[in-house]
Amino acid sequence: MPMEKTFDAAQAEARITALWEAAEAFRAGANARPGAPAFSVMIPPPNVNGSLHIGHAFNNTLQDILVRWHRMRGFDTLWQPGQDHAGIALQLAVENELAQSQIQRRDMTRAAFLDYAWGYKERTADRIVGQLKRLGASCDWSRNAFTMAGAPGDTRIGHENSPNFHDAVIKVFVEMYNKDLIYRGKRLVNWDPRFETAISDLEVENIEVAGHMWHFKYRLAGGETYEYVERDAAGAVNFRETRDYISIATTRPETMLGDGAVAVHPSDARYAPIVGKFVHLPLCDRLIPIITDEYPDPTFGSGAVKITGAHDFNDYAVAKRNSIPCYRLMDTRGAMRADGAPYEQAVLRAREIAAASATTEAEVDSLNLVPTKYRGLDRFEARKQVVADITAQGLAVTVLVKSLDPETGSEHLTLEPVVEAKKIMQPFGDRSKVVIEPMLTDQWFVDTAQIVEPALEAVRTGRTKIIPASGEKTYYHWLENIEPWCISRQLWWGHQIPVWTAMVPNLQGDVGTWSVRVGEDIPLGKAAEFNHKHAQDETALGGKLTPAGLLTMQFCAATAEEAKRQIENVWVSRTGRPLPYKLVEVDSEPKEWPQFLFNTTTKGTDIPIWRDPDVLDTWFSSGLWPIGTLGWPEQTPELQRYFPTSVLVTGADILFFWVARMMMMQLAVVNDIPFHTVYLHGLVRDAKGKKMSKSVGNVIDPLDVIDEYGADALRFSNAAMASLGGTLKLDTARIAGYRNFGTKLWNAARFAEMNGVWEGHTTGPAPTPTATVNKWIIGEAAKTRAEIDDALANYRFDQAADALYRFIWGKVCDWYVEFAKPLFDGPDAIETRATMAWVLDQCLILLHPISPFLTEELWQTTGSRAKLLCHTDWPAYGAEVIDPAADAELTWVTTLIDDIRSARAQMHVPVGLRLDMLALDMDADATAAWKNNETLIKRLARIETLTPAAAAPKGSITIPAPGASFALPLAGIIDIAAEQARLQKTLDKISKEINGLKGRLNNPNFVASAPEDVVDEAMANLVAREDEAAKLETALQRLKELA
RNA sequence: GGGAGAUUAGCUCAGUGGUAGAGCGCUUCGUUCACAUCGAAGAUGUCAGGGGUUCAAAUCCCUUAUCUCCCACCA
Repeated sequence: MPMEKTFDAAQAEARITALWEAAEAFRAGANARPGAPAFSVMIPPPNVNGSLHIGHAFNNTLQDILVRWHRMRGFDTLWQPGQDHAGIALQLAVENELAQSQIQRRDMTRAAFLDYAWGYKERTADRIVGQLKRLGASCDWSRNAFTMAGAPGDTRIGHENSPNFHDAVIKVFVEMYNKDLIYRGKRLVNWDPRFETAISDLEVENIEVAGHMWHFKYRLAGGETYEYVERDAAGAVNFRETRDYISIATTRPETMLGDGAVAVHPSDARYAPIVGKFVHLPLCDRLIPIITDEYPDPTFGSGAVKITGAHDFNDYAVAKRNSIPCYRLMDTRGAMRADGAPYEQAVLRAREIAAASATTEAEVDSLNLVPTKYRGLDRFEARKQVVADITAQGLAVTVLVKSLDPETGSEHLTLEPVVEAKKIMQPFGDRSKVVIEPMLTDQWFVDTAQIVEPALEAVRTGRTKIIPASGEKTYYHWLENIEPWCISRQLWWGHQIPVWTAMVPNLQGDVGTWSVRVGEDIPLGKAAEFNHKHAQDETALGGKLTPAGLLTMQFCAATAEEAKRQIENVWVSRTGRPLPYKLVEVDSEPKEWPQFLFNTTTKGTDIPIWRDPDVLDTWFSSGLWPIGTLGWPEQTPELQRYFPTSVLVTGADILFFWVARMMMMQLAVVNDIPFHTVYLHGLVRDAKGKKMSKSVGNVIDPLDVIDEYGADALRFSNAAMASLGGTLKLDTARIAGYRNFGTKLWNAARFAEMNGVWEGHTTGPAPTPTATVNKWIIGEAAKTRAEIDDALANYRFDQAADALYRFIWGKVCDWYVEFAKPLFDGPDAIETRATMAWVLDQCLILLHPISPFLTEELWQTTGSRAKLLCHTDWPAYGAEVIDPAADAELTWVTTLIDDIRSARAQMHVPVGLRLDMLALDMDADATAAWKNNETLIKRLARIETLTPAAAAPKGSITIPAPGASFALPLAGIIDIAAEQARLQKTLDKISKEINGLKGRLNNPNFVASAPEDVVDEAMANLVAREDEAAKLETALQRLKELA
């Protein structure tokens, strides 16, 4: 069956994929040489909240190229696939899907929601795997992993080779907890009011938006006044005024309700008279102190800053330094609090606290100081109200505005607050796109400062290399300034934090803090924090427990059973007797406490313990991807074989999110680097450089591209675009071009088929032909192989693609196939067939890592093959098969053909017209080169005969060549003026070159300073150019005589 | 505010010291047996501006301009 004119990608891809799968061609270690070194790559696990986009196609193409290249080279290769559970992103996707059926997550039980989410995950994970297979990704699919595999609800537990990722994550949490690398604390965190969860710093996008700044007057208590004096740089007074207020600026007026103080810089003379005094907090019936702190910038605004510790990161730090209470104003949805005691009561208590300072953090947090009228309002609504109310009280800096009453037509004056339009950086949730609220909450943190150093050291010493090197600077900068990592999320989808809380009766009447540390007798964890609830009297607020008080104790353990054991152990170690209660796990913190807990004599009642409802940041688990996918904590053979991994190929955008955290966590957990090399690539943009997004509608679906152009074309484009650094603009015109490239190779194979090249062909070593053309193309293949290896070793996928393009299209198709045509009819026919078969095999082998489908298809159909192409040995031939004489001769031949063609085209000689050519002058080398290749030259340059001649006849054009000079008699055909112009143009170009070369060679400094080979090259060039120029001048002279 | 990067042909980009390249697009010609998803030929650049180092600069240094990205707490 003869080959089609084009490669049918759609049907071939399916067939080839099935072929590979049937052969289990991508299993870990497939095609490995005995004793071969390992080459392992962890896929950056795609999120299961959607489908793959073009960036994934790019990323995975690069990985596949490396993996296929190594597999063919006989490395023990593993490409580990898998998916990420994508915490917030998946929960959002599931909630959106449920919303279409009018179902809210809050109306479901956690278990029911998770059940639904697992089903959703199954669908998307299957889709993602299908997409990767369409792309040709040669992952070991039998090992497909998932960052939540093995977690409760997983329906695929026990899948072949699929590691229990959940257990690994939990184990790491417990171990890090026991090493004090993880702690719980009430901190100001980034709170997402849309998802009602904390998020990490990295999940916050700071975006500049148009904002406003208001100015308020906080009046001094007791009607006091002071002299407000401003001075210029020289110290001269340029403003003086008696004031009864301090001026405060804010971009978030609603937070003033939670102010705890006003801060000024200690050196700020303007406010020195009033430091330590109090001001009335507008709208709030409270007095707050004026304090000093280094934070306020005296040169900015009024120099005075309101301190709202619970809603601003800077203010929080100031508040902590100065023991200013942080009053939380908002609920989890970003609305003004409506909980707790009535405002009047809360504000009374706040005054007491301000006077006596006797309180606890817990009490301050429970105090709702939002005045009644603002309670329950959304934060943005509250902002408007606060501004309006302060303005009404005359406490806003205002301006008189003249306005027209639309009904009466009369003018009137109104007092409007001065609102400065101001660009402000506002924090947004990267998933929710809503404004992030700093919120004081209890969260779990990784104490990154403790584990960052080895991660820095590994890159500094080069144990792990980041490519391109600019990524290292970014890496250092972030890690050297690392903040604690908030890892708890108030979500349902994820690894639930393995910490249980029990309310333990304080039988012994212990007072103060008894926190239980890890001890000899408590090997599985520790009681972390000590807390108190339901205190019976006020004294408890001072941190003392009454005998009837309760201890809320937290136990970190891999399972509830282990947590119970720990509780019992602690009890025994504290009391010397067994726990008289039965511990029973309940779903959530009980709303009401069993009375027995207050009656210390009751025995035999159940004590409820419950698990922390929060889940871990998705990056905590993906941070363990390298070891988790290999079966850690089991010492699996794969772990020993493939870890540390060879290279991580990923987008520069997740350097912090993922790469840095994997470095820290692998080093912290198994004390080894996760990978030897990190290759960071840019983001894929559309043809105009715009970010692809669904709302803009410029998203390119990789499957659409594959359907239209084939996976190979997309892959080749990806490789060709992958130069180091920058963003990548993807243009479908370019993909089409590379599809054509595939067709070109396809047709070369088709040509070979038509000429019997494949008959009886088997894979074999390079033939040793006698014909120069055949020697030459073998040498070209060897050069190409070296270029590709060199390029891929340096992650220069673009250079590898370029080398292939130039070899296959520029050398094999443009020249070698054409040269072979006449040879098939001559004495060298047999060796030419053998050489062509071999050369085309090399094209397939060398191109396979980039374009696997078309090459495997041709491989299967062109000869009898012992192995799949994807397992065929990568060639090692080099300089030994390059014949310099053949190389020089073919260069001469191709240059001559080019020159003749060029001259003919410019003289408008009809393409089909065969010309008689005259040899005016030929040295020995040129004569030999001509004789060897006469048929080829005549055929490709359309020359009928070559006759020696003493001089060019009238009406001929001249073709100079190294060691020779030819003439094409074209009397009656050529236009003398045109020929003159042609020659003159060439001569001008050469003269310019000669001038340059002479300029350099005549400069004694050049000859003295430049390297010898550069000087030699320049001299050789000069000789050659002058020779050429002389010939051109002779020809021009002759034309002048004619004219 | 700090950091990184970019600026080369109409477009998208290679090119890190030896006198500028590719693909696409454009112009002209071409259906003879591998390929019109093709072939042959051609045009196109003060390598952002200025200064410096060097025998020699797109390439190294300084500077200016413009753009992009990352990080950051100016109320």
